Amino acid sequence: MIGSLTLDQLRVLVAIADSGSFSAAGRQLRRVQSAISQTVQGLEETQGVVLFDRAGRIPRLTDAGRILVREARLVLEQAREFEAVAEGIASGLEPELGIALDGMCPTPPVMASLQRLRALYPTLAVSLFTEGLGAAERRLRSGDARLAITLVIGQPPSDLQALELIEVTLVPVVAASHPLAAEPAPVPRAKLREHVQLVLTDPVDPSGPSYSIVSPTVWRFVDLGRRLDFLLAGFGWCTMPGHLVAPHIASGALKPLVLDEPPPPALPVYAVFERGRPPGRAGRWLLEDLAKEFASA
Amino acid sequence: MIGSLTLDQLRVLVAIADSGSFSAAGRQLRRVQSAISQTVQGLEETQGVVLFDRAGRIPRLTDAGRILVREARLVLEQAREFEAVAEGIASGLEPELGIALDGMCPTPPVMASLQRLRALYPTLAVSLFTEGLGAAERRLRSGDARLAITLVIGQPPSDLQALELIEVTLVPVVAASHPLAAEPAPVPRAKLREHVQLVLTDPVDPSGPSYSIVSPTVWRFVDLGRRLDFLLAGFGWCTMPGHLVAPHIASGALKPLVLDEPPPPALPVYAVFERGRPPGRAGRWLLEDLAKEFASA
DNA sequence: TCGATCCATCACTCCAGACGATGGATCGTA
DNA sequence: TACGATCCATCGTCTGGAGTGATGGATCGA
Repeated sequence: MIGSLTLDQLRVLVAIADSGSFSAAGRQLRRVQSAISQTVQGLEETQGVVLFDRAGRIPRLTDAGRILVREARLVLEQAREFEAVAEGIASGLEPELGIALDGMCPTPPVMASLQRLRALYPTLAVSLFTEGLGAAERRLRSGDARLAITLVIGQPPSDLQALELIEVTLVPVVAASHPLAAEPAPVPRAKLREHVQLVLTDPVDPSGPSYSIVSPTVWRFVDLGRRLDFLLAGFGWCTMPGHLVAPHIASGALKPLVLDEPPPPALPVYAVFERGRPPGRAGRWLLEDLAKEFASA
Repeated sequence: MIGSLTLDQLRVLVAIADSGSFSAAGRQLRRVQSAISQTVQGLEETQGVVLFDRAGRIPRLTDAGRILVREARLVLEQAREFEAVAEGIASGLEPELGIALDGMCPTPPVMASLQRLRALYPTLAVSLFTEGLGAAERRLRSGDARLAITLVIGQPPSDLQALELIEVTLVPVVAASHPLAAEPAPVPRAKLREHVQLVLTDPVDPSGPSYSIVSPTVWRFVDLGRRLDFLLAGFGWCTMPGHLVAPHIASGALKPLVLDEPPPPALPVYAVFERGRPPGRAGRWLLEDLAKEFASA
């Protein structure tokens, strides 16, 4: 009764529905008609449902049969999905591709590439991790992700292979309502130090390195988006990736600060993977496509 | 290779994943361990994928195995759905319930009842037909619907069983921008006749009966919503179910017309089914619940 | 009326799959 | 270190379920 259902029974059922008769289904499935007949009887018996009306020469689906053919198609579709995933893996595709994406990276080109990845490998299971500072590299080392797309400060560690995708310029900004916004053009470093600086910090290792801290009073944030909220509310100043604040600068909500010193160097965005655990076929394809996508962006 | 997949293989696979070992899965499925072993080997062979890492004493799922267990659960869930639907039908539930809903009926109570129907009979396939004048009865007679909820003008035909749910009051209305809206309070019938009346008509039988036509110039509509658009735009006047125009009257977009004659009689909304083809268990439940719902509304 | 085609039934065959025994490997424990 | 308890793989055996092929009844079209 329960659990006695067979995929073969369902294949026979939809074959009959598609071909129009038991005999035709037999020909389609390369079985004799009596085998089809028996399978249907077995299905009807175990499920306790009459599927066909045998009054005429050709059996017609009953109402119940029509509904259950619909259900059967769903089951078979899901089964085909299973086989498709298995075939993908058998053909050398990685079973799943974990990607760690740093919040500071520009997302539109990544999304464009991922969309193409999805079209090319529809059965691939993708996990996307987008978290705060330091998380991308951690996901890589923990094995959650096979590929990371992240800002790298300084030299990438030697056990990681890094492919530069693009450079992100960092812009010091404040809210238009903040006192610094009213300061005349080249703002000296001493002026900056009078105000709170909003810095990002690694949630797991808060004592870890923090970069380009200027002000003596800092507020630390784990989440880029939350920091942006506080920035917009005028709590302090900070440096932000240009592409993230451009719309707010355009709308007048934020003001870029012109300093009396050379601007901070642009930071490279890398696609990174562990040397000992390179990505599989889909991951390698994504790497190439990301490089192309960012080059043309 | 293709199509050789078996539900039993999937059941074994998830049993191992759930119970933690081949032997435990064997106990769970009441089979000897070697049978489990063989089934797994068969699955791995036909799909060309290594599911378990046999290095240690108890096999660990590989990455591919973990993904495919996930897929297998989906297939089994769909298969259970098939069996649930079959069991519902076997226990006397109708395979599907077609409901024809007239556009003039108040929908909130119907939706409330349908929501409870869905909770009570989650596997029941429901088809909802909502169309224009005359369509509900036609769907009933064609067999598409087993149950109709519709306004009935005059006596219901004797081959249909009708259960009154509620009465709908009809209100003559015009757009506030329409000349009739400026007319002093009791509008005489003669005044009405000077303006276009927007009437509903049966799309299949346009020469069929039309009711309470007053004006010599009428515009005919098949669709209630479209007629409302033209009404709001000030193309003419018509009578509408009170519950449909109440918000527009409240907002001032429409104005009710006070006539110098008795208001048109309220029209009963019936739940209707064919005497020779009464609804099944779910349909009867819905009938009762609709009666209760409308009584309390 | 006849042939073609459809389905149900039945006897027969056959093989996939379950069983049970065996052996090697691993882990925990004494 | 040795022993018992599990775990899995492998193999020979056997059985039940599923496919085959023949037969017969029913229906449809020519």
